[in-house]
Amino acid sequence: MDEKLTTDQKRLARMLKALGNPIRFQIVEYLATSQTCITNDIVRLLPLAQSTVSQHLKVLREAGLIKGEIEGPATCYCIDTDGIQWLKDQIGNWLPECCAPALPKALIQP
Amino acid sequence: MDEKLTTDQKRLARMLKALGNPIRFQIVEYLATSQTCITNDIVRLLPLAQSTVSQHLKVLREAGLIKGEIEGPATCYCIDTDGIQWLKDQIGNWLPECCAPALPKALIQP
DNA sequence: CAGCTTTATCGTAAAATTACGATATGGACG
DNA sequence: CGTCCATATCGTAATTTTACGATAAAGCTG
Repeated sequence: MDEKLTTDQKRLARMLKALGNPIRFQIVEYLATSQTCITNDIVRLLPLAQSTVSQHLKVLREAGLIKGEIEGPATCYCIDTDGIQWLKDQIGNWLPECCAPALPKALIQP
Repeated sequence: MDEKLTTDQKRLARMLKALGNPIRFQIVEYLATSQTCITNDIVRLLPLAQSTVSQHLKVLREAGLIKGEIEGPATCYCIDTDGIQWLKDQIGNWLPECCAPALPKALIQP
């Protein structure tokens, strides 16, 4: 217990913290559905100032949940597939002592 | 986007937020390994005041991640298996648009 | 080049979280 | 009953997070 968290655990906690904010959670969900990587649209859709949204995007970026790419005058954000996948794997194998991993639906009802 | 989060999404975000704090993350991991539900031990192992630990336990309890049961003069905390399982299921099926759920190890190498 | 659009960053105010000590409650035990 | 032990809660200080406006950078377009 007194031993520090591992690098992976710290990364995981960072991701969870980033997603724990409802606004950021919404942003990630939105980016996941709108395949096209929108950026200023997010600002328009949220009741927040542009600078605030930009900060949230930064948090998500630094947590490895989304990726930003400068595209002309704008910036194009999209889901960081690898990061999300890593998170899902981590949670899937988390606490095996107490909870077995759930079967993917596809395997339950092929 | 402007539509509010669903009840489930709010519950999920609440859990993620609770786990996003490294101290609370540690507590959950500790409770998962120490099958016996300890309570004051956590206080002794963490470099925090008893009242602070009690507060963290409250947050975890209200997020549905752990359960507390009064046992004589002490309180016995343990993992809320249902809650953790729910969380894992949610994350496992999260954002199916962008990431397929990972196969449990048991199915990859039976 | 000048003006427009889109973003990021900075400084700062407001709000929330985190931590502590003090205090109250309630069970065990002499 | 009085004392100890374990916990929860309250009030409050310190820290962090969240939000905003202002400003700067960088790329289009006329």
